[in-house]
Amino acid sequence: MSEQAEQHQGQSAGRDEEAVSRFVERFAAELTEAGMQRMASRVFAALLASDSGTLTSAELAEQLQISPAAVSGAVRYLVQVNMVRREREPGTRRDRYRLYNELWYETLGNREKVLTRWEEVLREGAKTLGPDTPAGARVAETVEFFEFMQGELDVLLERWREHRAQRLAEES
Amino acid sequence: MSEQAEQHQGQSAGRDEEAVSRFVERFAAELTEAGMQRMASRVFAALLASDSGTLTSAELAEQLQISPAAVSGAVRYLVQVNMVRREREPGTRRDRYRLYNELWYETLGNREKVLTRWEEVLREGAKTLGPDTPAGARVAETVEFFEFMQGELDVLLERWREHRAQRLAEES
DNA sequence: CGCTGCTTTCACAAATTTGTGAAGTTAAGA
DNA sequence: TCTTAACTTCACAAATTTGTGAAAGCAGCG
Repeated sequence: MSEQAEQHQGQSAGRDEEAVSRFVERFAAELTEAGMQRMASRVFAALLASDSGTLTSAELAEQLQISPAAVSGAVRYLVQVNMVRREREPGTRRDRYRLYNELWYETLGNREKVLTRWEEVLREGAKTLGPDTPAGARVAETVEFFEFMQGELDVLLERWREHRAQRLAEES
Repeated sequence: MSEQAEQHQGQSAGRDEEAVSRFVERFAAELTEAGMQRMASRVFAALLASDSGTLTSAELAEQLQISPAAVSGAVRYLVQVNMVRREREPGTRRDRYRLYNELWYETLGNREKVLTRWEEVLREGAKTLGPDTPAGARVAETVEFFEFMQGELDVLLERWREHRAQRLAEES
């Protein structure tokens, strides 16, 4: 791929696209192993490795060697789970897909919704098993653990932001 | 199923096995959605809902309506990821499978190994992208986030144990 | 208003994953 | 050592998931 084409995609000139691609695929594989759909993982990893944090459908299809249909499916999923958002490129009929949050990892905290659902199921289960049974007690304790975690995770994120702000201040 | 049979499985007499089964399946479905193999999820959920925290292969096969082969596969996985351990029942040729830790949710912290692998991949990626590029900076920051989290999660677990101990003390 | 090009949807084929039956292996007990 | 119960492995069939090409849908622009 020519440097001009790279510029076109908003990447640094002359970066080693082959090495970048290896990284994209390696990280995507990790995401996939963690339970994310394969194409969604690859699309997300590609966005993460792009300078602008944004790519068009065509660029994704070309870079990942997949059909527009596959891009569409992956993006639908990523938008739904709030990892990517869709932007219309003004003056064209082309969409751009962007990392939902530059601080994308904060999204991992959005697991909240998952945790909440788990809590509901477990709370109901504890009731079914009965608080006076070993199994019921075990499940009830699990619920408390999740409640505790839910609260603490927010605190933790706040601490991270401080930590990060401090680091940025030191740098300058 | 007769109460005698239930006793045989170490469950409370007279618990509503049908409702328990619904709970097992519901929670298993959550685990599956979160990326765990289906049979592994079901086996784990069944153990979680058992009073003794331990079941034999035959009991699992019967309760979940699956073949011994399926139990074997599920257990192999669960043992590997340290959620279940295998025990030989002395004086018989029957294995028992037990929740690895009564405080099973602590295992969620064992995600450490996963986080560490992610960190490696991302660190390498940051190098490839170059620290002076937006993409490289983004990935490098992700690495720092994981490093931070790794450390804080231990602290958090410790706080939970305190929290829990205190609650137990209040109860008595 | 209709053409044009980008995106999505749909039906299907390919690939992968899952669970089973049956054979194989291991170890307890006679 | 032999028998046999229990678990594991293996090869395969079934089910599910995945990605594609082709057609349909939409939105910009003339």
